[in-house]
Amino acid sequence: MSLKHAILGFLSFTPAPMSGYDLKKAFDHSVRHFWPANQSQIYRTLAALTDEGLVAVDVVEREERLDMKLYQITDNGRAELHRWLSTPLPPQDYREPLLIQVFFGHNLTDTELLAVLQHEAQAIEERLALYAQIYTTSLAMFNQEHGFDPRTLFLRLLTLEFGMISNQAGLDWLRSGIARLQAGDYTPAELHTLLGGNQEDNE
Amino acid sequence: MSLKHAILGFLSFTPAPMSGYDLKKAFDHSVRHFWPANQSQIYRTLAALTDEGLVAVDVVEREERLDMKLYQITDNGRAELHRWLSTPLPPQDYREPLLIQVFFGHNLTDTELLAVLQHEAQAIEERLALYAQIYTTSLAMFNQEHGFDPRTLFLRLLTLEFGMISNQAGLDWLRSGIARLQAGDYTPAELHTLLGGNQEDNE
DNA sequence: CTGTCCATGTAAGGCGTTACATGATTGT
DNA sequence: ACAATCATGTAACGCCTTACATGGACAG
Repeated sequence: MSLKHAILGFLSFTPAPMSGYDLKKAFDHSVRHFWPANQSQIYRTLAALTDEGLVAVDVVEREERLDMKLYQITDNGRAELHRWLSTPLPPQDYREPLLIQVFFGHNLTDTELLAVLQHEAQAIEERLALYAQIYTTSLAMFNQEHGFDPRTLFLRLLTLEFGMISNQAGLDWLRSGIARLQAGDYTPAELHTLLGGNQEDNE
Repeated sequence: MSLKHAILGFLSFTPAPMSGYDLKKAFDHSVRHFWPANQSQIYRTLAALTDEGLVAVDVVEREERLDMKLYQITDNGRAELHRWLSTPLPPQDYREPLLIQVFFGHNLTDTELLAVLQHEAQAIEERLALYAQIYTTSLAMFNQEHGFDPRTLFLRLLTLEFGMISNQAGLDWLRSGIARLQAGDYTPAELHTLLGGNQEDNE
């Protein structure tokens, strides 16, 4: 369950305790592109983490308004975070609804199929433009704010690189599929054009 | 909900009615790489589709053993399938637990991080080898079994192409990240190396 | 005679979503 | 005067997973 560990990750990074509200903002400002989290989920997970002793709460009472709860990571929490971060993940399941549409696309005309594919291509282009913008502004931000550990920065930018590389691959695929559909060219691609340039020893 | 439509897709493809068991096999033999479905889920979804009038059941009673239920798509089902297939998808949420590990990887030593990344790289290599194998055997199968619509074949192979292209992109990313970590080279990548060669008009 | 295939389902739980509800403070 | 921000949560539902349960037919 990655949400738990992402929360622990945020709490491990800042010395200041955070509220559920703070955490929601932290998610939305950084990892939302690969791990969106909504508000109610965060609150429920914080309760679970507290039960497990991985975080500690400090309840700030405020007359008239709801109490504010500030969370800090515990030693157990740090240990659990480290354990999870250093453990390879079990094989993941991927679900790509677009591929279902393509797989059963024989039910559609070329026009209908192309509309779906072009819509998706446009969505990816917009996402890529957004990532590129975030990338450059992050770079600029970190360049002027020195004292930031370069390795930590590197790792964070690496996650953005993944977003760009994999979306670019998806876009290349879409453009190639669109072109072949338009040309009515149904000859299958050659394997070596699909498996990229960098491999030497794929036994 | 893509599972519903994938089931409708299978039922629309074969004239013969299918049981839940048949459908489970159909999933496992074709779309499991981008839409795994387990048995209980299929049975429940078939019940829901029946309630909605999108499929029709034919109950085959067998003394002593559980009844066998054979499903066929209805006209309403076909219409709903066509509607869904030709409608662009709403924006999807992506969740990549590996990126959480990388994002909070400052908590790990190089050795620990590299172990995680290399494990993932190996898993992807295996997946790519599997896809390549499926690709060549599918090609061979369809080459000898003629009378198969080339456009339908093209679309099915296209889903496999996606699997190969996107996994190859992930692998390239991993290898590059691993190399830079090993070299202690934390300089950020240039944007234009991330956004691929085919684009001309990314405004 | 043991296991795999055929063929059906139920039960319980995890993770996530949307919608609803409250109420003070700050900005336009 | 109105909206956004700060800050908390509950309720209900949807999708998926794992584990459990049944039982005939057939192959090694």
